[in-house]
Amino acid sequence: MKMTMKEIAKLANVSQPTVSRVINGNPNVDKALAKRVMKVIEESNYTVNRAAQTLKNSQSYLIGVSFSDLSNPYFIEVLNALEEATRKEGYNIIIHNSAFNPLQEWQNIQNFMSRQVDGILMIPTSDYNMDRFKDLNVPMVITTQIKDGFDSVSVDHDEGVRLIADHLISEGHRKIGYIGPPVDFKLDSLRAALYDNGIPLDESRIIPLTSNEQSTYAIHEDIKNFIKDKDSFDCSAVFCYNDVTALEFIRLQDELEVNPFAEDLAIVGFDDTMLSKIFQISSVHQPIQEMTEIAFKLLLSRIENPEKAKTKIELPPKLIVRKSSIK
Amino acid sequence: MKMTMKEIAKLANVSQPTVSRVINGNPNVDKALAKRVMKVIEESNYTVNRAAQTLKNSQSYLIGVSFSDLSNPYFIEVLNALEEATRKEGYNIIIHNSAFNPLQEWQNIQNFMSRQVDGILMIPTSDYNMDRFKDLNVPMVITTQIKDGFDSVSVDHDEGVRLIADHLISEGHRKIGYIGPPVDFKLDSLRAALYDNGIPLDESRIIPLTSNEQSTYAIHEDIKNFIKDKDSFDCSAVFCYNDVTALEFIRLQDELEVNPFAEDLAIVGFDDTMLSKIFQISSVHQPIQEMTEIAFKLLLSRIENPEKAKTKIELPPKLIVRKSSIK
DNA sequence: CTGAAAGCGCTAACAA
DNA sequence: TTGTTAGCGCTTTCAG
Repeated sequence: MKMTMKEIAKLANVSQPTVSRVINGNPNVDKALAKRVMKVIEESNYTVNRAAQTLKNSQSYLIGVSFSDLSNPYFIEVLNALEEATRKEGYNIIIHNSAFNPLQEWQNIQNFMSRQVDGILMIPTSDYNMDRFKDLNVPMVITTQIKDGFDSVSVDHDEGVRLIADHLISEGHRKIGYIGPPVDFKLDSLRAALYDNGIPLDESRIIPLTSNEQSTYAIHEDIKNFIKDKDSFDCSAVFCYNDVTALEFIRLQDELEVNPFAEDLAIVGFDDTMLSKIFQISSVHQPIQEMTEIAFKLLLSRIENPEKAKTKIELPPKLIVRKSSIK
Repeated sequence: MKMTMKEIAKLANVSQPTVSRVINGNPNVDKALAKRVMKVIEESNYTVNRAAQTLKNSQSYLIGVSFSDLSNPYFIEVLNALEEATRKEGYNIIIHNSAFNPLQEWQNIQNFMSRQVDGILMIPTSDYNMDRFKDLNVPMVITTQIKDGFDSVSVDHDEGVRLIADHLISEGHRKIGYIGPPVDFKLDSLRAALYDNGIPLDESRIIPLTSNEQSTYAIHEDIKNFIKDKDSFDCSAVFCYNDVTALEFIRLQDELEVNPFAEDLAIVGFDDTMLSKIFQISSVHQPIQEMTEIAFKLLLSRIENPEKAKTKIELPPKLIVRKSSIK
């Protein structure tokens, strides 16, 4: 049987608003009376009805979190950090996975709106919905990516890629390839970094991942398709745009009957997830906990002050060098 | 500016309850009028206020999901499947991580209650709160474990362990060890299975994980502590109670200066997560998607009919044999 | 077929 | 210090 303030009030012989005052720690309540009410509450397993509070206060203490993908272990670490950070501030998270589907993503946002969330933390699938996000009437912070015109928090991807380029070059590599989406910010960074070092990226060294559903299966297939009929691939090092890809690439090589890649191919990933730690893959570390907390705090400050100018925060990356890229 | 039915009503020149009827597809509304109202709604980015609905209907379409641990990739797969299953039925999930802390777990449950969740999906940290769970006034289904007196859905762990025992024995192993908590259902199963095969488990072959916080770091330390001063460990095969442990065990051996374990030690894990797939570790597969859907459906049926007798569902496990346990 | 009225559980302004 | 009253946005009788 679910208790309400009204029933507590009856049991304690006070009015219902008095119960409300006691629960909310209003100081203008007689001590003895407050104690009596508290006693009744404790004996009754009453919990406040947050739906009623939400309706009354137009504030839900609910944050909607939209993930682009819940199969990449990287996002799990984000979720883990987020659950803790929000809980400590009295917020709850309601989560959705868009699974790289922008239509799904938009529906999820609508759902968040109807749930009266106070704010949305967004890990976007793509730029597809960005315009719609602009005139949402609820605060939104984008994280793991930087987007113009939005509050956004991310590691500095460009700098991360430069760290990789510098590392590979200092290891003596000149023939550096890339595996990832053919249109991608990190690929642009790689191009720029290599160009700046006088060894422009050869477009033939790009192994494109074109499937939209970025399942590990799709990664496998995309790479296989690319190297089909090739019996050599002129690279001494490859940058994989994330750890999952790096790992799938390594696994694929074990399966290949004809392996067009160099025996001692250097491989670098991105995100420094448990995958790269376990597999000794060099990778760019992201300060996930810090990033998540900053994103959440930024969202809170935005909830308090919707008019503040948009903030972009880029955190410094760190390259963790492991066996996969040293001789 | 957040729209309400009242405002839609004014714009469409009807009463507010009529707007409600149109939105909820009540058939007793004049077609033309309904069309007019729909048009206004579409032009206005109105979304229904679920907090108000929850208050009015005493039903939130919210499911609380409590995880014992969000760092084990196994639970991520559960979460992924759950998000999809619940969304398709019009439910939202609000999640909490107990991080193996029963006190935190109980607080999380209280929080779920105040959020007016329709039901709770529970992955328990321990038996600590079970009594409290019994007289919760909201439906609860326990998953990934079977518990007496509760609706629960899980893979048949006992059968899974028997598959492992049979496999190892048929591979010729007689000296079989265990790594995991020293008080554990799977350990009991192993004892029974080996006993039934006439090769009782030697208690000296149990490497106990005793730290309560089951971080990978703790696993490392526990194993290290155990083998300290030992220069041999009389086992030809080891069953690790989950994949994370199996993997940590394998990694640890790489680090050891003195490795007391046999060169060709067979290793088997449990859960068949991405870790065992990637690392070619034999493991017991859990049909996570199926299990999750069944648990959720069971919860829904319990929400509809709270009086039904408790149901325990054990799904058949499947042993996936990989390189780690064959010669 | 449509509107008026009540009430879900809570908070806050006001009165006493 | 406490109680009375109103109202958040919605659904559901009940009249008309």
